[in-house]
Amino acid sequence: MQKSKVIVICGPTASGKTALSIELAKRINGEIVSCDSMQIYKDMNIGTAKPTIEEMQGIKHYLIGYVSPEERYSVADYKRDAKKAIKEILEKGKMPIVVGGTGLYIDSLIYEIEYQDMKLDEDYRRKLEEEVQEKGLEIVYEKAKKIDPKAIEKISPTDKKRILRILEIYHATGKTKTEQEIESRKKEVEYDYKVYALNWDREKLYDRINKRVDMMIEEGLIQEVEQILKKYDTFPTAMQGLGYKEVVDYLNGIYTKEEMIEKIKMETRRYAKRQLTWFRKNKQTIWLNAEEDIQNNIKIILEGIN
RNA sequence: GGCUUCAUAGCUCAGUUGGUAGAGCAGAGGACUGAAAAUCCUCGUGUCAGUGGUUCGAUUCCACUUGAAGCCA
Repeated sequence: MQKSKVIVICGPTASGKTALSIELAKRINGEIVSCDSMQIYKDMNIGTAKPTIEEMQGIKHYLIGYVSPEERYSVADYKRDAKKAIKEILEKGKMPIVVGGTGLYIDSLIYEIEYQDMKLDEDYRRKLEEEVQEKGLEIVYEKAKKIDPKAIEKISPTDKKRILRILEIYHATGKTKTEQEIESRKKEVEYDYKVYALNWDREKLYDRINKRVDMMIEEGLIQEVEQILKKYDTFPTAMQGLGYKEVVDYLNGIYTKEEMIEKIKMETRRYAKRQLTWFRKNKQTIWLNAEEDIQNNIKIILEGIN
């Protein structure tokens, strides 16, 4: 049986994914599955550049604003939720369009990476953090090296997050990260994903990013952050969002307003660069020139799926 | 107008007791399997302001020119 097609539109931040995907959805009777690690959160609208109701033009969007900023959310959750959304759309006889800039999340779908059930052990993570504090990262690195020498080859001795992750996986499952990754790739990919990526001339993209940050400030990003801080207490992942942590620092007097704005622009430009690095890795990806007319790019996509 | 100080990488600056130079930031490239808008790695040739002089050799010393800052009139 032939696999159902799923369109994926990725690209760096501010590349015009939203506008393209909505036009495309209108054209082919599609619905959109967001693939964005920050747009999943409630009440984080301006800073994550969530499409507004008007922008959506009646096109149904999944996986936007449905998780509390107080919750922990991960790629495993995303994979589960996105697969469910895609299935739902296909059952309606519509075309699923996955749209977003979170490369890790996209890969979980297009490579059908399987995450087995495993709850994050907060206490264990805290214990590891303390150990790093007391004994230093090198000791913990050596420990991880003993457990999974293969995985550690790819990890820098300074990359704390990934070193701790090796230990966490072993602690939770009794398996090494290497074993886990082999198992995660066993399942056949369920759908026929057609991946498109948008790109701009670098300078033009940076210009768009700078302008968009100015606009976010005008639209009330600072007030948005103030409200979030009032409404919620803890932010296990949400406050990693670009623009959010910088506004918090500004509110705490660490930056002036101008410094904060410049910082957000700079970090967003760097983020866009990292996204491009990620998307270049997939050789199946078809690159679209975002400077072209939207209809033109839609034409290219339609040719690709027929 | 006179005097003083400065002029080195895109920016801020270090430095060479005369043998053509190096940090931070910016920027570029890369990695990435449960925090990913996170986390981490790698990458520094530039008329050392211009012109002339001294010297085997000047970015370094000298003179002049240009520009900037400060002080005195």
